[in-house]
Amino acid sequence: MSNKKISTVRGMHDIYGTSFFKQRDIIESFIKVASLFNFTPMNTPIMEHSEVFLRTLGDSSDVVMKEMYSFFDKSDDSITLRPEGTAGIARALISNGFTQNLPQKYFYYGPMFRYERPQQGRLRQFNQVGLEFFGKGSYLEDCEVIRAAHHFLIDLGIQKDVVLKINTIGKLDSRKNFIKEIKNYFNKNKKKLSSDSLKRLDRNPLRILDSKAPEDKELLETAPIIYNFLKQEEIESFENVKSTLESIGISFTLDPYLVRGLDYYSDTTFEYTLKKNDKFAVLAGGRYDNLIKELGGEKIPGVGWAAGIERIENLILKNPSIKLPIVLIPTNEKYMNYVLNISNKLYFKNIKNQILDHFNLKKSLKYANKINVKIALIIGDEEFKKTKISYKNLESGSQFTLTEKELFEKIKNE
RNA sequence: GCGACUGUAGCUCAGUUGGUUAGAGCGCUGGUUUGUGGUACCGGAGGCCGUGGGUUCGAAACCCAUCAGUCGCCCCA
Repeated sequence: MSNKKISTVRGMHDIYGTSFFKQRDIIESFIKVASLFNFTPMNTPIMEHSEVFLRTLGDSSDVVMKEMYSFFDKSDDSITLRPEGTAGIARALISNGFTQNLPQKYFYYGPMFRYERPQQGRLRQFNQVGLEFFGKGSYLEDCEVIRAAHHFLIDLGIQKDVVLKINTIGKLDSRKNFIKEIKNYFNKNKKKLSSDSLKRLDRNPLRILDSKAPEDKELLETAPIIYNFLKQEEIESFENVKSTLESIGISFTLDPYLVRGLDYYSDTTFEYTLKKNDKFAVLAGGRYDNLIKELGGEKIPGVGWAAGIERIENLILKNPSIKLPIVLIPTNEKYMNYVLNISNKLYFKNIKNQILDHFNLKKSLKYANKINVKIALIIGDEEFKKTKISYKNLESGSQFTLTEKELFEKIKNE
């Protein structure tokens, strides 16, 4: 055993200080908005049987192929740390028999795990907030979750930094036909395809659509387009989504190349990406009509989204204030009871306070100044003798000696 | 998973073509001031130079490996 300093697991970070408070604010804002839309909270376990994700995310998806945090537990069961939240919620719906009673609206938040190469905005343990709407598959549900996303982003004050992109990838049958066609198309133009997309051609040809390689983008200009493969009701539903969003003033751009990385999606897909970097999704989701069925339930359609807390955090520039209004400074341990008593009274008035136990006025004031305290209450020999308290405003430097009653009067007026 | 760059004190970084006991600023700490903070001045602590190997008389510096971070790709929230 060496004396090497211990560190976190790669891609996993300690969250503390302003970052913690920012994350808490984001979650609080999310809870507020989701609750106003009558989504109810649900916590599913951080681990699931690997099957839950294998059956839903798709064998060819990168998440399953290389990013799952999977291991065998002591009973030799294959367990996976959840890479995303939707599959777990869907599983819970089935496990608890909630599918009998629709619609069901849930929100969740918590850590997710993906075994990826860490970089900016991409961690191995990261936090998401998300919500899911299980119902009858109406376009109104799509609009409802997008509306919730819209208000969430406004509440966070980052709506100006993002744009909403939407698309439809149709239902399974239509999509199959479309995939067949683009496969043909790209096969004919194999030579012009980028090497990355060549690999995607067999595995997941849909992904070629959102390729960033210039040679692919050129090919895409004359490629078949999904909308020509959709059935009438699929088109109608998507048109309804668009017109409803327009009518309530949620602007979006249509992106026919927006496809999602997870197999369970169908029909409407959407993404809020950064204005300054449109590859970077802050909040993303879509409809998934086969997910519950894949997990052995009935065919219940759902729609939802998830947002990365750390990615949102990076957009919020304002640091939450963590100021401490009051410190109590006894100059001698003998006065602790007196000071504890006052601290308790402050507590009952919901005033954050801390007792400094240097028993050294100078050190205490120095420390109080360092942590940016507004008021210092000093209890020393003179104060104790007269059962008074010295009230010192550290910003102005002014100081008064007050009775306890006067003190609480003064604090109330501040 | 692929490619590039980086790793020296708690933090931000210097460290000349390899050469004695590795530096600065900020921070921390003690004092000038034994009941008054912020300012000033004077002291102090704190580093196996990410880790492991190699080259060399000699390595923070050069080579290899490994770990971690950053950036790009893949992918994604």
